[in-house]
Amino acid sequence: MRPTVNDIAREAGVSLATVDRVLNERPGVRDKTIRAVNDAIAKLGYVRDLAAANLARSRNYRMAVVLPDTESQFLQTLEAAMLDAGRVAATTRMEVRLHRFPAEDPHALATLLATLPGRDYAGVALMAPETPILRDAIRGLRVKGLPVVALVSDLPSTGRDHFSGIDNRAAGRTAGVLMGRYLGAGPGQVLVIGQSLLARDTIERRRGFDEVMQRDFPGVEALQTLESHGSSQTLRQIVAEMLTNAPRVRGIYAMCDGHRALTQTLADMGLSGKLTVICHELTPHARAALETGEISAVITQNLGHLARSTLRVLRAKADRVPLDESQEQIRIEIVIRENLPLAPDASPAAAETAA
Amino acid sequence: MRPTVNDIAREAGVSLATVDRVLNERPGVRDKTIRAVNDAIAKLGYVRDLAAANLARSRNYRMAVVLPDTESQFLQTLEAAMLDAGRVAATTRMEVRLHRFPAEDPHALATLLATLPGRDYAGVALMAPETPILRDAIRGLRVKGLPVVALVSDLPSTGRDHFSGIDNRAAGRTAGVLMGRYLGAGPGQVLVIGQSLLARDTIERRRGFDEVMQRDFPGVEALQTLESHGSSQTLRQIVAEMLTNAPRVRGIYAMCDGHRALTQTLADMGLSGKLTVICHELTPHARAALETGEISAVITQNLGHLARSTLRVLRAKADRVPLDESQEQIRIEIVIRENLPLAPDASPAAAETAA
DNA sequence: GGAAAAATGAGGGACGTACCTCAAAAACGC
DNA sequence: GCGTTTTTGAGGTACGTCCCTCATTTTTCC
Repeated sequence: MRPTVNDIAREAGVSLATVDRVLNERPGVRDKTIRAVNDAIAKLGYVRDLAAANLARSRNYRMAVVLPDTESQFLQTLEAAMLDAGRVAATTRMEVRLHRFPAEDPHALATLLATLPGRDYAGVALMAPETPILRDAIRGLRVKGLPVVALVSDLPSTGRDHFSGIDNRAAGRTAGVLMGRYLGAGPGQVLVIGQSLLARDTIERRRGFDEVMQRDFPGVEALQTLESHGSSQTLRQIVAEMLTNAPRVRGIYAMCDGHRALTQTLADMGLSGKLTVICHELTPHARAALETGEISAVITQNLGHLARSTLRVLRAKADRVPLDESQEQIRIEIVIRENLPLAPDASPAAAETAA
Repeated sequence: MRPTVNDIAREAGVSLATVDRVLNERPGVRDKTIRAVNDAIAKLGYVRDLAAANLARSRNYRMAVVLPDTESQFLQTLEAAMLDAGRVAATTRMEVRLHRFPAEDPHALATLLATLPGRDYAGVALMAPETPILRDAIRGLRVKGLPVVALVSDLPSTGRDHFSGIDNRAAGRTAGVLMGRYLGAGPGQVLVIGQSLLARDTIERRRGFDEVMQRDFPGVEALQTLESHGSSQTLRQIVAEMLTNAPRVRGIYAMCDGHRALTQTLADMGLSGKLTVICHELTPHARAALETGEISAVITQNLGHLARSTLRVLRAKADRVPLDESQEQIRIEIVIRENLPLAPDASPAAAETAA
């Protein structure tokens, strides 16, 4: 049916060994012979059976997934999605190992990364803030031949091989349009909440949001970003304070995780469903809040896709094979109550008994 | 490293042949032995190497994709996406063959389907209207062991194995919410356009749309569905007529393809960008119209995902293996100018040279 | 307890590729 | 044209699984 290396050898009038040398770019073949083999390949439309090749090579792909040890629902979901994707990918000689690092300690992260090449890894996926130390650490990995994929928040200055995530500025713009439309014509103020102004994704979202608000909804005033610093305590305080003092606030844009504290605060103040609340990441709590109407819309990325895409990219990079870019682009999804997907983002693998 | 069938045999204290019998559900093994083997599998965390398995089986998966011969941009994009997914899947012993049938001839379709089992197919993906003849034809396929997946428009009464597509009622609800929000508080009328009231997807979208409009936006009146019957000529006429006679129309909900005729008509009447236009399917023209503001929002499904998912499902069904449901759920995507994905839905495969 | 039936073991060939060795052939340098 | 180097051929083993056959053991049933 499909041509094999044997067919090529016959077609090119050379031996199997020579075809093999050409295919795997081993030395000791004349240019003329190489050309003959390649012609035969082209003529027969040969496509190497990657599965068989990997089997013969007994190639294994052990991938490191490195995440901050912050305990947010988002990170939990991401971790679950990565492990889940790893479980499925296990049938194709892939193994996913998770590592956590102290969120505020770039040195610890660098130390961790430095140990990876010695541990038979084929690639690294990493979610971390961009620091100079990290830049060097990533360069070190790449020198040793380990592809590095930035997860969720991009690390453009580090020379990572790929970024798995959404265009956060566009995500901010999307949030802006929805906010403007939902608020309608009238004037008003919008509260903007972020975890920290150091994270690249937060900055970009804010920038995109402002772009749209200024351009399309000049009547709406977006207030200065309130920083929660990852503490729900802080979040509650600042939100409560702002809402008491600023009666013209009609909408809230939450650029980060921490929906529970936010909706709780609103509930405490009797404001549930009275404001337009737009936030990011479809965590279990966000799903629930969408259903009750406490949150109007969620801008999100499909973490299941993100995880699978990341593993595919790492594998392609490890094999030095070109990617199918269109498949690896993560969409900016808009979720409202009406198009809420049924199953959670990352569900337990259907069945491990690969029967 | 990773456990193999041999490790399991040793661990369970049985021979390789018995492990094989258990793994492949061949008869002639006592329950007790089966349990022993499964225990060993669980204990060692064995995961079958699918690549090796398929290699050994030298199983080929030839899949038929059957589409109506209507020439819409949507169908072109779908076709391209399916072929593209097939090209990528070729590395995993999959082959995709396309078939078209005359859209208005259910008998021709039935005849076509009847020929498939004789042609070494492993599965069928089908987009077609639901007719009694089709029901019998699909039953015939399934009797012969061919899994059938309904594409885009569901065929629940035919006993198809799976439906690849979105929940069209929820999609209609989503369109409704956006329309209501975009129109704002004031009263108004909405024009609703569909290709044909016979197609299941159109009916469901309309129902979902009405549900939301009546519940959440009682001030807005959704007019009766105008049917274009696939003719852009007709579409132009009815839209022009309606818009001239109904000055209170502030929005248009187009439940089907045919964006070009619609935006053209609006442009001719000097109404570009003055109405809220929401339609389905992110075709190249819809992308352009989103960018210029002629269309406000598009409800769509990612045809690349749809195609890949369909092939995965067909393969899983052919292998009688459970699916990862969460991966196969097609999202209802909301696309506005701000979250327009960069690349087209289906791009040519990056490179076939699986180097 | 003996015959029949069921369960299990042992072994081998196949799938398509990688990678190794050793020998043979061809090309090269002078 | 001889020796040297380079190129090519032939053949084997391995990867992990499937699937087949035939022999042997165990169980079942009367």
